[in-house]
Amino acid sequence: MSSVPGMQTTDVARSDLKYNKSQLCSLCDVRSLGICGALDQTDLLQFERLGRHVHFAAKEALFTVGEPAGYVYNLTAGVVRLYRLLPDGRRQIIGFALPGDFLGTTAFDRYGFSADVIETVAACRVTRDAFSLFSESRPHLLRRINEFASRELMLAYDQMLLLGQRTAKEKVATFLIGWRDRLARIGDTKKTIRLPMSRQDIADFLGLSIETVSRTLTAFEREKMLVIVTGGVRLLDAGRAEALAAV
Amino acid sequence: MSSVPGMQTTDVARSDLKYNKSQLCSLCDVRSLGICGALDQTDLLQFERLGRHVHFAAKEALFTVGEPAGYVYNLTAGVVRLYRLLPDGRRQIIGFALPGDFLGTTAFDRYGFSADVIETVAACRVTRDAFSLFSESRPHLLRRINEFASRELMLAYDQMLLLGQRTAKEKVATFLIGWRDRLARIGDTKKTIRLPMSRQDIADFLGLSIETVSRTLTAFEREKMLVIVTGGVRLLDAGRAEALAAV
DNA sequence: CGAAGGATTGACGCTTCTCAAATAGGGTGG
DNA sequence: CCACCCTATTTGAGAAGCGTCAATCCTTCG
Repeated sequence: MSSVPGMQTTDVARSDLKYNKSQLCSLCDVRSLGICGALDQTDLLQFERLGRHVHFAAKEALFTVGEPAGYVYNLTAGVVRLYRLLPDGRRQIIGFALPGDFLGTTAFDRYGFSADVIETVAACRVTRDAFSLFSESRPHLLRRINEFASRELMLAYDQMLLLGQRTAKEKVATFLIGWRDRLARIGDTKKTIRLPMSRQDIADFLGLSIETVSRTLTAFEREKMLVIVTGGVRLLDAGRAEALAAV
Repeated sequence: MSSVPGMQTTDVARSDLKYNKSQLCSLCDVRSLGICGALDQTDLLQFERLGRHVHFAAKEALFTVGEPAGYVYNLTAGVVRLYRLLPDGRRQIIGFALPGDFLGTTAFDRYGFSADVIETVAACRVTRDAFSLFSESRPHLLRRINEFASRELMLAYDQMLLLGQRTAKEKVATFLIGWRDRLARIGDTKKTIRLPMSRQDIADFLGLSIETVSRTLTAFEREKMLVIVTGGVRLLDAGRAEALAAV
């Protein structure tokens, strides 16, 4: 295991997600996934000096909506929930962040949503000012940032379609398939889909009540579409789930 | 009125929204609202030669999801609905575009949603290639594009919060307030809120059925919050609507 | 003036929510 | 290692909000 000081190796290892063992960008496992994939060897060395590796335990906040956006984060391990609240406490989770995801980029000077930790996080943190300065002169990087923003927008539109039009069963199935595919993209291709977030998180992501999420999952289990295991589900009939999730 | 050839002046004038009377960017009414607000006098002259003024009648499509993204459009008059469909025809409207809005910008080579006309449209159309080339060397413009993308993302998050968490009454009230404020920003500050889109459009925007939208509006009318007039509503108790819409 | 499409209203039903209780799981201290 | 506690999850019963189906009304436009 890594001996990086301050790195909570046991937690992170248990999470079974990739992370940056070395603190060196050139050896970063998630580099190709993230925005840093647009950097060449020279840029990488310079970028390394801008960032600091930081860690957050479960439930800690990376940042909160409305507060001055001082940093951008490049996630290298863990899971983060991104959300907004209504004044009376109703919560809409707008997404879950995984290694390779870039958080806090905005054209404005305040964060547009809150972010807190579901599963122990390691991240490469850069001040927004330094990051702006660094990226300004690198069209390659700017283009990649743009691509990431476009992708986020497309994901947001997908989610609007889901929230506005889909039934509870479709919502849950769509969530499972989407989450499975995201895990696969970061290298987690096991047959059982890990679900580090709580049922309440899933409910707030899908615009359902926690009871409906639970009932829908047990219904899927009765129908032999999946089995619920601790910490996740195992898909038995991926085809049926994909059909329910069809765009 | 203008005598620009091909300009459907009567339709556009009836719409009561601002538009580009002159075909000259320097005289464009919505320039300050749109992306072009980032251009100085010199740039403007060059930009003028890239664009072509085009018009679309109601129900015409500007573009369709998935098709190669050949153009970007800078709306100068009219109203456009932006949407995605599920295979079985369920539709989610992801937004309405007004003069000053920029459509078709994406980091990818295909449109991420469909766009068709609610109310006769005039737009400044530029090929994506020409636009990319033009913007590449203008950091000012790039930054503004970035700001617009960020704003769109924030709007998408607002809408996710609305779709996932709000009740029918809150949805309709939030829509009315948001639409009123957008009309105000383009100079339409009359007391009655024009609603050029159909009830079905509103329903598909809010994730409701058309009947629920209709019932909710009549409920608001019974409660003396507004009066329904042809082509819009007139707010009697804006405070109450704003309270229902509170973020 | 009549036809056609959009909007409203009513009756009814179903999906989903709410409230409440039971169960399971994970962590802690003895 | 086990018992206990705390929290998350599941399950049930009942209610309600919203959707569906269908009829009527209104507006627009030929």
